[in-house]
Amino acid sequence: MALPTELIQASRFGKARSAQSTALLEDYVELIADLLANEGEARPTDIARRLGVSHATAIKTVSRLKRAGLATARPYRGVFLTEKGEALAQRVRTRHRLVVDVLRAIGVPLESAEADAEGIEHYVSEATLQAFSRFLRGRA
Amino acid sequence: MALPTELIQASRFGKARSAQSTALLEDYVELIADLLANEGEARPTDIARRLGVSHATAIKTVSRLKRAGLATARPYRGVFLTEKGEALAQRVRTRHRLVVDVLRAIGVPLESAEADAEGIEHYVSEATLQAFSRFLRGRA
DNA sequence: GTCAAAATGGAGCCTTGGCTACATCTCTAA
DNA sequence: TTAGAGATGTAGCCAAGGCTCCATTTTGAC
Ligand SMILES: [Mn+2]
Ligand SMILES: [Mn+2]
Ligand SMILES: [Mn+2]
Ligand SMILES: [Mn+2]
Repeated sequence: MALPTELIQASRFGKARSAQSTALLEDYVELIADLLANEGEARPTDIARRLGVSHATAIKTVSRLKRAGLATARPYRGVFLTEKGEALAQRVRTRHRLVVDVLRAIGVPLESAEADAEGIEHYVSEATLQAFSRFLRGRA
Repeated sequence: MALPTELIQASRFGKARSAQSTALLEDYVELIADLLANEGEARPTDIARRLGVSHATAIKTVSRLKRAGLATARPYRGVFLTEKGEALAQRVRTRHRLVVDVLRAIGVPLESAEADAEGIEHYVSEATLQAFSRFLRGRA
């Protein structure tokens, strides 16, 4: 006996909602890791400028990162990632690249691939990531 | 001269934020169209059950659809789509199928493809959709 | 060294999208 | 015909994620 249609569908929507709720945190840790690596520090103003939001919004979200145990901040000295934050950043960065590479391999123009990946990346499950890897290996 | 890095990146994040803000409306019109076609009517309770949210949440979002000119509702008689709503539903349905088909073609298992597509679909640009079509035609 | 500009932080507002609790309407089965 | 069940709608709560405005701290130019 198959699961009722509405339960299957509700579970799919539920997964998408839960992915959406972590999407912003993922973007922040990825960006902070990038700034730390490339600029040596991650200041709220830089984070805000890269994201295209006000500095007040960036500061508020950073405090959500702190609550979530992903980051720390020393006042007027920038934002840092905890071990947990670093680990998440690493995973997110890898996933981001994989999504872009698959889009490119399918024939999506570079800038579209980069822009769309910024949203798509947050909704790609483990099983899908594995399929993406196999797909890219298969055409290497 | 290239655009500064932060402006390019800010524009990508901005696009993702704007896509996110319409994602829920897209899911609702797609689902309402589906219910109207398959069940003859779209009641708030059915919408809520399919989405996995409370009926109060569904009713509130339907009123956002009304404000956006996508739907109408007769109290105790269900929800209907405006022309604009129908048009959006059509586009969304087509896009949803295309995303699932591409994921399947790449080797993503069926249920993962369906679940991930529920989120991914909202972040796929026109250029990417066209690339998806070409990709599928090329391997037909 | 001073002081103005820039960065930082916080308060307070709005919308969205969840929820529960409760009131009212509709419809069906007895 | 009517009671009760189920559907619908309203009110009010919360967190997230935007924003502007303002106060304070730091930094850099002179
Ligand atoms: Mn992203
Ligand atoms: Mn990313
Ligand atoms: Mn969807
Ligand atoms: Mn869909």
